[in-house]
Amino acid sequence: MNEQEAAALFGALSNDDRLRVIRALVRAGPDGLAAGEIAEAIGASPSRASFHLSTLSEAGFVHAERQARSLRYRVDFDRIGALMRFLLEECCAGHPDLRSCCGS
Amino acid sequence: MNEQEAAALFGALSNDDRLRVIRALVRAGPDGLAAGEIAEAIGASPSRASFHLSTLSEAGFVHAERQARSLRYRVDFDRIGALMRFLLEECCAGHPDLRSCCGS
DNA sequence: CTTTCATTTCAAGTTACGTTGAAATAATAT
DNA sequence: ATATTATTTCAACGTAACTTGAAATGAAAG
Repeated sequence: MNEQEAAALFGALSNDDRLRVIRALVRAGPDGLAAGEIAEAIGASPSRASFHLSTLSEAGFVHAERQARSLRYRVDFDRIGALMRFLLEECCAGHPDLRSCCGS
Repeated sequence: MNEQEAAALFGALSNDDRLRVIRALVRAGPDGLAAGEIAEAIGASPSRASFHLSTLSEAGFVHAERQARSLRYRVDFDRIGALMRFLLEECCAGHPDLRSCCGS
């Protein structure tokens, strides 16, 4: 991961609707949620939710799988972890002040 | 910290020039760097660096202090840590997969 | 095969962000 | 006071992101 990729991933997180999407998917657990359920969970129109989901999906934070008529989305913790690790290790050189801050 | 504030902070990190600013300030240590030194470090014009610094400053990731003719900037690890903690604890409910990912 | 349901794509308008160079401010030295 | 250095602010432009509603796609049921 380089600065440019990390910047793009931070961009995918720079929207409160999308943060709520992640939160809803985390709460939902391994089964994930269908796109329509997500739209309802964050109080957005289907097309708006779809737009945010495609942004998150392109960033790799979520993945979709078709299940009958629905597209079921799941969160990818590895991808979020990779970004946090970049910020902590590459960007901040694993500085102790940040490690302790982050509860490590 | 709520979703809206966190989203704004992620927005401040969603630019590779600004990530390089943070990196340069981390490397510089407690003494920080003058705005002009930062501009040179990231290969940007003074006005462009100033623009990015004001974005980072507004987000609270850096702080400035005048020293003679120069404005000396320092990184705020607490602020970065607060954002990481939000992502880990609030947004992802302290999920074990993410904790381990992040080296805790 | 037609209808229905779930979701995405598209086009249009609005808003926000990034870049540039010139002008303005702030502090210091002569 | 004036000049010099460091930095920011401003205006203007181009580009990217967001929102909305309507149309299009994909899958399944009757």
